[in-house]
Amino acid sequence: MGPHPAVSLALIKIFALHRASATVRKPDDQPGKKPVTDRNNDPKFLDDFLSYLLARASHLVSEDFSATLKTAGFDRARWRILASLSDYDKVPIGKLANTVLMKQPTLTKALDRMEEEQLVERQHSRQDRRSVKVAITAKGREKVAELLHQAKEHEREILKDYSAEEEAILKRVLATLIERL
Amino acid sequence: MGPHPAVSLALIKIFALHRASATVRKPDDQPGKKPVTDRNNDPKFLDDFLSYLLARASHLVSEDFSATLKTAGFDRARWRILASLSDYDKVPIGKLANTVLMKQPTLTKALDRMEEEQLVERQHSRQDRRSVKVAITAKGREKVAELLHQAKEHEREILKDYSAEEEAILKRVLATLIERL
DNA sequence: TTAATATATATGAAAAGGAATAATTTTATT
DNA sequence: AATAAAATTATTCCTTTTCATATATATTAA
Repeated sequence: MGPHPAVSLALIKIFALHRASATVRKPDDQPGKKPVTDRNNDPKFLDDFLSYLLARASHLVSEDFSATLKTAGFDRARWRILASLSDYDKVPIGKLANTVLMKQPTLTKALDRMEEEQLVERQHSRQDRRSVKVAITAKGREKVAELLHQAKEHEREILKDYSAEEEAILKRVLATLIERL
Repeated sequence: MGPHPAVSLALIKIFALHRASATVRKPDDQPGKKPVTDRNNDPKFLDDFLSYLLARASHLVSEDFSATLKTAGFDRARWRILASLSDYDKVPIGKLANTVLMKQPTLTKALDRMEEEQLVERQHSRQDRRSVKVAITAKGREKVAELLHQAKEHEREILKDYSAEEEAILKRVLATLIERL
């Protein structure tokens, strides 16, 4: 188990106070009082459904970046795999599958393709001969280097109106949610 | 454009203060001071990458629910489509595709299958004869009703250690992010 | 009006994904 | 040690998704 969520949410207090004076409020803003409705004023399920909000935010953010990916000749799977591998030396396939949010057979096939493109290479472990570890190649590292910068830049663009503290809060809350699942 | 993010983050102040006294802190907690590292103490890219945090949180949350879906004989596409349609009378296919985060051809084919199962029905618009609107059927509504409750219950379970205010903050921040994309 | 352009959905071929399972190796039990 | 159980990756078969494009209708421009 990770830290109690209250721990991460404690950050909210600390940082929000710092931000309070810079807060902008629109005329008709009634915080927390206006659920999304249609013309019949029925409250909507999806708009208050955490799973959907996460899925939509995730989808929009990564879709927004995929034009950049396409320019670099990557799809999202390749990008996520290389970004992940660039963080580590060698990773067993099962662990990598979990990291990149893919089923193991899906990853195995993706790695087949990427191995042909010489972006990654499989290394058979000698301690455990079932295990196959994956590593990014020099070519892979080279091809992903620029994208890592562009990704960070894209993130800055998305978060440009958030303070560093607010950004930290958001990430911390997400990380806490993740730890608890 | 939606409200300025500061608007939603203003909530943080309001609600976090309310929560402050209930906050738990572990002995070695240094909030915001301990980036994720490996054995070499290198900071990791993915663990501080918003897009990945969103994708992972989304993935884990919906994976956690998919056992329930499976029991009810649904996959995620069907579930998301019916949950979305249960909020509205009739929705044009293009708009629905956007809502359920699918490409239009993917949705068209999913609807073909669901129409055969009599979960949804297509209705040709008379104002614009190109347009095809989709509606949930009585059978579809019946089949999804229980799931809507289970989904909310699952959400409560995930958020059980968060106060109502903290939940509102999190959702509000996500909604704001979405509006801005 | 006619032509050109834009919009909404459908289709077809190819690529990718997923469930189940095989094949191999390691770990646990008796 | 022998057997059973668990773990790791690959493969097979089938379904779904995607890309590009087709089809039909609507809108705009000439």
